[in-house]
Amino acid sequence: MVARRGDDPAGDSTGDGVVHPSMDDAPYALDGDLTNGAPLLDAVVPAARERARAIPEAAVARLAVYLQVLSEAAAQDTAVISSEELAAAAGVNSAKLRKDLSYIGSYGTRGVGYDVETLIQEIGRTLGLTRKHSVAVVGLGNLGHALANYGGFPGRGFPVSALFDVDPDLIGIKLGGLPVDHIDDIPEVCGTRDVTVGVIATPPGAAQEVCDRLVRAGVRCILNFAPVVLQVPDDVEVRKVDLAVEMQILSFHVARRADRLATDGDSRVDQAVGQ
Amino acid sequence: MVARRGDDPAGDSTGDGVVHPSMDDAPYALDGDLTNGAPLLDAVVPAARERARAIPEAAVARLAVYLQVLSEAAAQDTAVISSEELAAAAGVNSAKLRKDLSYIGSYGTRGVGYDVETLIQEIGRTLGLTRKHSVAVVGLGNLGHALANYGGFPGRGFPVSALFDVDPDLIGIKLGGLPVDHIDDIPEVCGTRDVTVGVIATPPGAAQEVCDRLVRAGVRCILNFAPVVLQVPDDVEVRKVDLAVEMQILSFHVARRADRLATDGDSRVDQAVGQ
DNA sequence: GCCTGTGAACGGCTTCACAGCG
DNA sequence: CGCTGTGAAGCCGTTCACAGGC
Repeated sequence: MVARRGDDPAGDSTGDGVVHPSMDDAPYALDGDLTNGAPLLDAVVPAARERARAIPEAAVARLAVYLQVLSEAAAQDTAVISSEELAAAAGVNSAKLRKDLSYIGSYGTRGVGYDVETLIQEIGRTLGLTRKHSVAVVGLGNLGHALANYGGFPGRGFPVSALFDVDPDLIGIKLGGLPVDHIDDIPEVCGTRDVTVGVIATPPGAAQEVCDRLVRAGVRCILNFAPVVLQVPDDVEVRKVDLAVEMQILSFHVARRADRLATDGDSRVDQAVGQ
Repeated sequence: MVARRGDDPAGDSTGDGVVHPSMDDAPYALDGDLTNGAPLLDAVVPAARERARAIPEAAVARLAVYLQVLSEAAAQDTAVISSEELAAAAGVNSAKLRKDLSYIGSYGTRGVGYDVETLIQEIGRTLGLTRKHSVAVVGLGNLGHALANYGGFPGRGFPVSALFDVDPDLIGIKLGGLPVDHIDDIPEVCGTRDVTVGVIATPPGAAQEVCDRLVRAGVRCILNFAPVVLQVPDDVEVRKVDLAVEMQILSFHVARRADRLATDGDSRVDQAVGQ
């Protein structure tokens, strides 16, 4: 779920994406097309990461899931996996999985399957996990505490390196080995620790203000847990995780299910969905 | 993000959301989202609540967001709001907003706008918020604690009415006024307290087991915070909120942005995306 | 005149089905 | 013969643009 000025949220979210989740605007072209004829690059640039050539947003979200499943597989010493197996474990159908993987290149072996380690490498590269991303958590209530204590987000590579709040009782103490700073220090601290991702876990009323500060400090990616739609410049990426929204979406499905049972007093069985 | 057997996540994430995302599926927003479980049917059925007539999953996620914004507006005594205003506040364009609202009926006044209270009512009805949903939280680590202490999820209507864990040190003590029960008691407790939504905040290794127990206890809606793809029967709705996935999606965008700057060594300014 | 509601056009994502290769 | 990789078809959601009321 990306929410940017004049655009859309959820997505889903997701699920989205959320999204949650999810699900929003234009795909991501390396561009370099349109404007110029474009046969160029590749050849010239060191084998120019031809990767990242227009991967649909929805596919990106799934790639992250595949990565998770592949890590599990690797932990169990599975060296090779077929599209069918991986798809089942990730909860998608195999055609979609193969299509998704094809966006990042051809790393499978026909008649055999995919090498787990290779896929992990390539998906990681595509998702930009080769660089480390410093994370700042702002707002240390219940949720903020939980996030801070994750101590380096699950799926390593996202070390939390700064904590902020306004509560004088919190400033200066350490949480998970990190000192808590006042949000007035966001510019300085974010600068010196090279923070690239901001996580907002403040009460709703403070979220926009905090967001503005982060943006002013140069943070261009924000994960927002506050139940507020943040207004940001076009070059800032926001993803929103909203528990109330998630619950309401579930609620909708409960209601729909109930309606169905009520109205379908007749024969027809729910043969819905099934890929 | 809806994930069901043989279907897709993110979501939004969401799509997300979720959700999603996306996020979805998903995504978180998270996910991405997406995945419309509602196929054809209806039609024949009497004239039955013609509402719930195939509302796109993505639209459902956004309706929840509109509801949030509308509540804020109501709190500030705004009685009427135009599609343009509401859209701006929700971060979508007005055409999409009007289309979304049209799915639930015609509650606006041409030349004027929408009555805030009426919209709140109708969206709430559509999302099934007229019924109360009892929530059970399983797994009381950092995140679970945070969720339990929310004490009735934000956006009222989702009272947490049961807590479960396996840690003997936790069983029996009270958190936010609720006693912690052992997960062996899930069937009984969920039954007597009429739990309709299960929230899984356990370590990844325990998630599937806990999920199976909830499902066996009759819970048909699950919000999963564990970084695992749950396998469930077709009639169970799962939404996944995965912090690692959200971070990785953000990471992808950071990387893409960096690539752009690197390859666009020339003139062309980033005029991308735009609402 | 203004703003809502909506059919139709558009575009992106998913699904299909098979060609291609090991 | 099996499984990947992918053009093409189909579907679904978004955007457009204007008809319809107030």
